[in-house]
Amino acid sequence: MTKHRITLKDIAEKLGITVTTVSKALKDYPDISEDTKKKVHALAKKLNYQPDSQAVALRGKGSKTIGLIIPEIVHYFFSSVINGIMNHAESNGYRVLITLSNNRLEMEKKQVNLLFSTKVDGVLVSLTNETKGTKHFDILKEYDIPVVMFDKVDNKFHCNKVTIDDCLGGYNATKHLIDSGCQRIAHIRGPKKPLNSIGRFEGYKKALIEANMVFDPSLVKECTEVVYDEGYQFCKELLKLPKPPDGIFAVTDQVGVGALNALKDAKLNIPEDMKIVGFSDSQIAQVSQPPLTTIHQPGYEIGETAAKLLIEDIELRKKDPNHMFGSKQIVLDTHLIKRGST
Amino acid sequence: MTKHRITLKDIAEKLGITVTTVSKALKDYPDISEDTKKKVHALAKKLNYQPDSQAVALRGKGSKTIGLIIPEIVHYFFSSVINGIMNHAESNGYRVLITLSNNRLEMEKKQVNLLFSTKVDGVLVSLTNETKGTKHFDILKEYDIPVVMFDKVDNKFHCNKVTIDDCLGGYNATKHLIDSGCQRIAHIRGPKKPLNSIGRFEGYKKALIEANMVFDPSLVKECTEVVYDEGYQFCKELLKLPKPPDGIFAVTDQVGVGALNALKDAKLNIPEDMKIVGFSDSQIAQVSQPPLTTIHQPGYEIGETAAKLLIEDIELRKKDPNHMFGSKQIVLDTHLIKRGST
DNA sequence: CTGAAAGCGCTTACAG
DNA sequence: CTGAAAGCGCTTACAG
Repeated sequence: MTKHRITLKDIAEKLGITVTTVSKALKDYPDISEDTKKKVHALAKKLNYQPDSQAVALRGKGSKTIGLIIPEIVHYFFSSVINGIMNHAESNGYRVLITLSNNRLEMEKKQVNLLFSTKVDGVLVSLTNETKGTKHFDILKEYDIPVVMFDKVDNKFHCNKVTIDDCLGGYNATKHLIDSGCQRIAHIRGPKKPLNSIGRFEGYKKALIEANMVFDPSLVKECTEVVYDEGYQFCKELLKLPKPPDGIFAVTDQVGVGALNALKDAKLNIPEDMKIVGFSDSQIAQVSQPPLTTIHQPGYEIGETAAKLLIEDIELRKKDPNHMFGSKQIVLDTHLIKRGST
Repeated sequence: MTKHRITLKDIAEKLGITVTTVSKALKDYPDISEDTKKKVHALAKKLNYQPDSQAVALRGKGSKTIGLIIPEIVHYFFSSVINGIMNHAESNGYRVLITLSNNRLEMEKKQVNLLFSTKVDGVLVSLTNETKGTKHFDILKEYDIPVVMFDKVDNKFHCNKVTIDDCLGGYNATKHLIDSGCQRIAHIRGPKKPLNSIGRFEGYKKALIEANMVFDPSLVKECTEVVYDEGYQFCKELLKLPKPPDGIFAVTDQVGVGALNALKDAKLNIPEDMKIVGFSDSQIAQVSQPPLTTIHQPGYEIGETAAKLLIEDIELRKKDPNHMFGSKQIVLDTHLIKRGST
C-alpha cells in the first residue's frame, strides 16, 4: 500500500542512465550535458522527487537544522524570540528543532546531547535559572558545532551572545520612578542566579545611589518563580511595612501587574499613591488597567540576531575550515515605554 | 582540529570486536554475552558515544521526529498546545520539528513539503484561517505518513482530530450571561472561515433561541485579526447603539479584555452595568480587573492528546503494516470559569 | 555467542 | 560527457 519514495535510482532507471549522472544533473554540475539535465529535471519534477535529507546529511555537509534550547515556551518573551529565530532560519533554508529545558539543568544537559546526536549544525540556547557552569556544552565545542547564547547567557563560555543591557534597563526603570517623584522605591527582583535579574537589580541600586537615596534591603523582595502571584503577594507585604514604598520596580511585567492589582485591591490610586514599572513589554503590560509602564525588550530582534550570528558561523566554517567562531556580545537596545502606571 | 565523532567502529576497534557485536550489545540483544555488553556499555559511556541519528533513520524505521505546523507561536493557546505536544513526544523518544504557517495557506503548503522531505514520522497540524480544502496534505497520505489535526481542523480530511466543542462552549458562555440576568447579549465573533468561530457563534445563537431571546444581528461584530484592539473598538461601537447590550460574549479572552477595558474607560461598572465572558482561559483573563469569566480551553491537553494519537498511529503501523490510521474525533471538555466580570 | 555481508539514499573522486 | 566504485554510520538476516 505504502507508496515507495522516489529516489535517484528511480529516476535513473526510467531514464536509462546512472544514479551518479542524475545526482550531478540535479545539482547542475558543469560536466553534464544540457540535454540530460533537462530530462532529469523534468522527470524529477513530474515525480515530485524530494531528496532524502537523512541520506544527504549522512553523506555530507550538515543537516541544515539548528537546535534551540529554551527554558519554557508558554511565555510571551520566548515565543517572540522563537518567532524571530524561525523567520530568519527558514528564510535561509534552515530548520529549527526546538527543545525545552523546563528550567531544569538536567533537562538542559539531556537536550544538548540529543541535539548533538541529531547532528544539528548549530545550537541556540537560553540557559535555565539553575545553570551554573557550562561543562555540558563542551561537547559541542569539541565537535566544532557553533553555539550562540541569548537572553540568559554565561559570561565565561566562549561564543557569540545576544542580550540586552539589563543593568541599564533596571537603571532607566528606577530613574524614571525617581524622576516622577518617588522617594522610596521598592524592587521585586528575580532569582539569585540569572544574570538578567542580577543586572536589573544592579541597575536599581545604581539609580538609587546616583540620586543619593538610601538602599534599603527591606524594600527588596526576591521571586523564585517570577510569576503574577509573587508580584501580588510581595506587594501586599510591602504595603504592610512601617514605611511603605511609593514606587515599585518589578523584574517582569507579570510580577508588575501582580503588584499593580494588589495595589488596586488595597484601594490605592495608581499612579497617584504609588507608581510602578515592569520589564519586557509583554502583552499583559498593554492590557492592565492602568497599562503598565515598562522597559521594552526586543524579543523578536534578539531571536533574529541570534539566528543570524549562528548561521553566519555555520556558513563561514563551511567555506573556510579555519574560520574561528565568533565571540561577540551583541547588546540590543531597550527603552522605556511610559504608560498609565507612572 | 575538529574532533572525530565516536562511531560504533571506534568502540569495536578498541575492544577488538566487530561493529555488529557493538551495535547489538548497545541494544541489549539477548544473544550477546553479559560480559561483552558490560564492556561495550562502559566504553560507550566513557567516550560519550551518541548514535548518529541520521544513519539510524536512513537505515531503518523512521526518524523519531514528528512535524508540527501551527499558524503562530506568540499566542498563549498555541504555546500551551506546543508544551503538551513536546512533553508527550519527548517522553516517548520523539523530537518535534516546529514550523510556522503564519496563517498563510501558501506557507502551510510549503511546510508540508519540507516536512515530507525531512521524513518525519508524522505530522500535527492546526490549519490556517485561509485553508479551505486539503489537497496539499495528500502527499502525506500517499506515503502513509499519519496526520493528526487539532484546534483548526478540516471536517472532510480523513485522520484523527482533537478539538473542543466550540458550539457547546459558546452555548455555555451565553447561557451563563442569560442566567446572570442579561437581557440583550452581544457577540464579538471571529472570522468567517475557521470552524472554531463558527461553532462559538452557533452556540451563542442556540442559547438565545432556547431562552426565547431575539437574535439581533446588530449585536454581532466580526473580528478579522481577533486581537485586543478589535474587542476595544467593537465594544465602543456596541455602546453607541440606541439599545446597547447588557452582556457580551467575546470569541477570545484578548477580545474580551479589550471590550472590558473599553467599558471601564466608558465608566461603566462591571459586572453591574455590563457582564462579559471570554473564551480560552488564557493568562490575560486571570489578570484583568475584574478578572474575566471565560471558557477554559485545555490547550496543554489538546497538544498532549494530539501527540498521543499521532505516536500511536506511528507505533502501531511500525508493528503492523496493515494498521489503518485512526479517524476519531476527540472532543475535549471545556468548562466555564466564573470570575469577576459576570 | 560473534561476525561477514548487504544495504538504506546519497555524493564525489576517479576512470574512461 | 557518463559511469563504476567507495563510503557516510548504522542495522539485521544469515552463517558459523
